[in-house]
Amino acid sequence: MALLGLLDREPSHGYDLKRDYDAYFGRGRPLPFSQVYATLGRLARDGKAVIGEAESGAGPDRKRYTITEEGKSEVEVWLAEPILPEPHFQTELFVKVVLSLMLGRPAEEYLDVQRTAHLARMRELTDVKQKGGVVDMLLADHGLFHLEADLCWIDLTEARLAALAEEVAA
Amino acid sequence: MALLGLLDREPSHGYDLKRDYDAYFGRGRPLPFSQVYATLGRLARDGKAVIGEAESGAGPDRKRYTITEEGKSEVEVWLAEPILPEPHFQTELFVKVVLSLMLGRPAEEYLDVQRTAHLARMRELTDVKQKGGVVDMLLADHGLFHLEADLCWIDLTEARLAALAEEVAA
DNA sequence: CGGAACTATTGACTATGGGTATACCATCAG
DNA sequence: CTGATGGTATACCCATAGTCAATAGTTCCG
Repeated sequence: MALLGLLDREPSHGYDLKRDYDAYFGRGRPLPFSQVYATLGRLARDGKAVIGEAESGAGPDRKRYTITEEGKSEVEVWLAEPILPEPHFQTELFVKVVLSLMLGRPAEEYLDVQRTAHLARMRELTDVKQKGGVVDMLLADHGLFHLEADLCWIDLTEARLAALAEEVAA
Repeated sequence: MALLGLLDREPSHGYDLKRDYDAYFGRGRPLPFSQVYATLGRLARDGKAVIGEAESGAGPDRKRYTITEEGKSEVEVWLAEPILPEPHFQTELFVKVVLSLMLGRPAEEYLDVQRTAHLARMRELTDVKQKGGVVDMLLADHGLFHLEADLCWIDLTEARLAALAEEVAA
């Protein structure tokens, strides 16, 4: 959807889309080219975009991808809809705690280690916030809020370890 | 890793592992059998588990899977290590906001819709908390903390929309 | 002129997720 | 006896994620 959204700005080449994606959304996780073209191929297959003829200008051949009406309305709908808020009810943190208890490992130690790791990451994000623009700041804050949420949960879980141990022992 | 962890309790059949996984970690997302057996196959392939002979007792044949020493130490390491805290620096929320701005859609409205959806989900989770055991409570609280984190971020982002719009317009 | 580095796309391959269908046996309700 | 339900496992199938390498023209530097 992010690629389709970028394509909704104007017809573009795969190469440019990848650049823009990386610039705005990649943040240390650039898309591989192969994935970009694979995705564009799927979008075309599904009628969300059309692939233009190969244009041989200056440089190697390039193809211009254009969003279709169907694609546009899909973006429209996607932007109007909220994301599904936390429907999963699952978390690796929780799995580790429960397995620690089941296997007789010290779950409390694990939680302490995790707290330390979170605090370290929070310091990193705080640094990033200092020297970036608005984008970096917002992303860092998102991370910080969620790390703080995890810290709260870790404290709560530590307080309830005994009760939890009882429930998973059964 | 969750399956391998469950297998670390005692040698078991795929069927039982699936049941236990669903009971403890599935929470409305039961694993398909095909995935369980595929995963066990991979674990065996990678030397983390061994597949016993087919035992034909009462009922259809069943195979007992046993964790290996290598598997055990992998679980050990995994349990001792903290999870990577928020390394991604990416979020669908952010993508939607940025694309809204790029495409000239009302990003503020989107944020409002999202806030409403989050609040609704928070009420659901609060309900779940009331009537479940410790497990449900902890999972619900995890969700609640993170939803609250998102709400904070939504407010912050709304306050910075103008600055963000400027940065992504360039 | 030779070689980086950039623009631009494709192909082949692996892994994982998830669905459907099927087999086979047992038990219990009717 | 028949058929439904539950236990147990496998075989296919398809889609997406992700990796790596190949190809091929361009520009620019020394």
